[in-house]
Amino acid sequence: MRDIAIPKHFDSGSAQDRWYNYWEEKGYFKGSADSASEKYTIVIPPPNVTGVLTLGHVLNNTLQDILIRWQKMKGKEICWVPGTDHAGIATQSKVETYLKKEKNLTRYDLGREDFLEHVWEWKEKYGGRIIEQLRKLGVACDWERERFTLDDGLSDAVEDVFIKLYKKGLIYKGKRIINWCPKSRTALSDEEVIHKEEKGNLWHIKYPLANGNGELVVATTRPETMLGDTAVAVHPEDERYKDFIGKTIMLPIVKREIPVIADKFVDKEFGTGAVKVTPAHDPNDYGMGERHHLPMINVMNDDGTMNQAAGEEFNGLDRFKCRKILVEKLQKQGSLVKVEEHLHKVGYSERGNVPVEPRLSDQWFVKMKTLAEPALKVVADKKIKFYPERWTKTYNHWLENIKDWCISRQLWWGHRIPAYYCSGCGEIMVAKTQPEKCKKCHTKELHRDEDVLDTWFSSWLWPFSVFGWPHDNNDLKEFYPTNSLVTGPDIIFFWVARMIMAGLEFMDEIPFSEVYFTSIIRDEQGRKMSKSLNNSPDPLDVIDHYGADALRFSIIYIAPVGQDIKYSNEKCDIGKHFATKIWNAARFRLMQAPLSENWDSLENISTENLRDDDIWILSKLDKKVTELSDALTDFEFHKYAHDIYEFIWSEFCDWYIESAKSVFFKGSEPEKKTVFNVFDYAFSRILRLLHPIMPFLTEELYHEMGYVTEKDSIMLSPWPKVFNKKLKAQLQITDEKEKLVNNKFELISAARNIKSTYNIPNVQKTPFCIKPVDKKAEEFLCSDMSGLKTLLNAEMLTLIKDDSELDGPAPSSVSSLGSVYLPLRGVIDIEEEKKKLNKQEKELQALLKGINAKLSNENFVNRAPEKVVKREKERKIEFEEKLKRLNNMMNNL
RNA sequence: GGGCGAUUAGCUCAGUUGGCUAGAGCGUCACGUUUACACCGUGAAUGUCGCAGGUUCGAGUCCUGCAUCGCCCACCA
Repeated sequence: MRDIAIPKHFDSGSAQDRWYNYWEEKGYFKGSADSASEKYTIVIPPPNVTGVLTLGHVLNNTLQDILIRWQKMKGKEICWVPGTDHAGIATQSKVETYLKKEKNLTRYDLGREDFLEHVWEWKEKYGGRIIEQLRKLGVACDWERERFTLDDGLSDAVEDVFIKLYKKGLIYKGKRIINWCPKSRTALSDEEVIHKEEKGNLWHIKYPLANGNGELVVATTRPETMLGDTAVAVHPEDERYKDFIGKTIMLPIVKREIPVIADKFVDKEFGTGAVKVTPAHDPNDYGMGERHHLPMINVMNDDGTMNQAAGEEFNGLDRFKCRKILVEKLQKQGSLVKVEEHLHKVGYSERGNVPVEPRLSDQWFVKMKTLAEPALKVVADKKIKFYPERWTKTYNHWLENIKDWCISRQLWWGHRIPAYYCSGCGEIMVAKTQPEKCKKCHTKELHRDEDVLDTWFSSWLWPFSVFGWPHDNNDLKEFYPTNSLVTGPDIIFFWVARMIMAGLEFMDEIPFSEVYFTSIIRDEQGRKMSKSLNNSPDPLDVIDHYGADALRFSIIYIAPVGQDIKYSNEKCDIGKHFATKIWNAARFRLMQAPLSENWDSLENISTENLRDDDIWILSKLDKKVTELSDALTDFEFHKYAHDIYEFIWSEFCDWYIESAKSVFFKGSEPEKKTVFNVFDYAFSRILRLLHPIMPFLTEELYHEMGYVTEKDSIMLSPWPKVFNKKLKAQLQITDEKEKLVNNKFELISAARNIKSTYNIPNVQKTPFCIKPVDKKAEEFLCSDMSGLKTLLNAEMLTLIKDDSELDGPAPSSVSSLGSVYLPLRGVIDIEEEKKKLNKQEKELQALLKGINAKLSNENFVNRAPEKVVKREKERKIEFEEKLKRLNNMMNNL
């Protein structure tokens, strides 16, 4: 054995920084448009610039990195564009909170310019954090291409798109009911509203007729909005209220006369069947307001307090405080009929976490219908494929029922809307730069729209804006459309669908052809990771403790297919132990001898020294190359991780290395040379197959082993290919050979089982006898007695033809290739032996019973595929034969 | 109210177009520091595949219904 100084464990900490810097310095992450190779492009889902790395990012970016590294090894010119998102509301509120806390200032105290300066400062200070953290994970992003959604180039794209859509009539400004967040004081899109089920009340309020002859009772969940009521609606066919239609109501408290209208929207069954109508504060009421030309009275300020229109008494009160006082007042004056408990859904602002207020307001919108149609078509036509496919249903449903997109936000942090208003005549002008004068009345007094655009209005352009669009260039030509998008299903509407629409509208081409939707990471109890629960581990701590490779591997290994992941740090042991296992396999190999000269080829291998076990591992490897490539092609990352784990641990380490030991320790030089060659070849391929998921470990070992050539990184080595027919024939790889070796291993397990039954330590060498089942088995076993002896840890191994050659009864077991005996005098425990053989007999009998039932069933024999029937017949013969041997053994006891 | 998903060994999950003797990791039990690895090895135990029907020669896999859990969407005040 060679005396070499390799530690027993992989030092992930030192390897990570070392290799990451190495790759970056060498420029291996860079994607060049000039390359002649086929391009493979991914754009990162840009994390919020203020964010910190979470396990969600770890999963998402590991998946992208697997794809990128795999494609690079397959010879593609890769380009993975990283970047961050300015995240309008999130960032602005973060900085506002900070300013309030540290300096007791609001954004209004500072004014727009000063405030934005503070946000930029904040961004410079903390914005790079998540990017730095991503590097620790080992991701192969082309950092020179890093983009930020508020960069000049991207802002340029945003303005361009706004102007284009405006000119096309797809962007318009209008007064609509929108979702208003009273905390952030901005409009929101429908998607930014989260509906939560809550226990509320249904207040029944008496509304008297103005003429004093009767009253209607209305039911409402938001009594404070009655201050803005401009009608009461009933169903036109509601017999109870027929006579009320057309009359007027005297609105309580407010003392305003409002009409009773008939509208089919009203559900006769719900509440009292009479609905108060507040067009300025409810989307449905707004609809009725339009249909019946009702006045629309906005009774609230932008911060959720009541305004003057609500009446002097309520002016300035918070909406919920107002509700309370108003209800008390109604009760006092006898207008409150009853209060019912009522379970209903309340819309909350995603960021502000307060109930949103439907509010009539002047906003900018994008007409979505025409954009949606082509987006539906490309997915229906499978030009874009979703994985898992079921998400197409969600996607279709949203696009088929799409509503106009409210894109203006009353914030300061974001892309300012490129619209200018004439102070004289109010004319709207949409342009990149401020026009000289009003195009209508020619006054020179113009002012720019104060609002900014929804953050997603820049993100939806991401796949082409990052490459310099709207300016024509080579990057855009070469890298767009991109290939795969990896993202969470929670942003199908926000981002994925909109990117598809934008790609088709502005580039006339799909933005990507495959979308992989990741799982959501939860804690062990299945709860969402959240700050308040403090159940969200910091990935950097995990990397410190287990290593980036271990984290990457484990998270993919435990991720169920299309389901949520239940994560706990301890699960990273899987990856860490796996890394150690591989590390020691390499260490063991280097302890034997230096690397084979011709490790990279099998063409010149001496076939006469090639053992069946060598052929076996090459055959397994060959199949694994196909399996793993297929798994990655189909985005079956979980399968990829499990398959390679199984292959390396069970097949390569447990069987092949153990088998190779007989040659390593006792073989002749030519024999050793051949086995080293096979080992080195196979191990180099193993490292390559593993590289996408464990980049640091594989790079380290690639160098340790000496696999590097002029190509000085595993990143540059090719993804393994399957053997061609000629090589397969030369290496004598056949399914039959593979099966024979499998059966040999089965026999070895049976032998070990005997030892274990008698509590003989595995380390203790014992004699074994094998009675081969036939001539062929005998020849096969004879071909490598030394290897067999090693695997059995046998002190002596004899092939026998008949039980009489044994010195009395011996513990035994049957296997496909033959019967195994442990001929140790005095060891046998007849009762124990009977028990064991009995159990085996019962199992076989049960199996045979099933098989016989099938084979004696005419329907089965006639209707089942020939292949299946044939197999059953073979199994029948095999089991009957085994059973016979077993019975013999029992008789001989 | 619609839609989607889940239900398989103590736990976390695999099980392709129906052909299985239902698997893996962790955990459990027994034996063991063998000359890669105790972050290891060898062996073992453990399942009415949520429930009820149906189709089929054959169902964990397909169909119908039900139950429980989870998610998404929807204007019932």
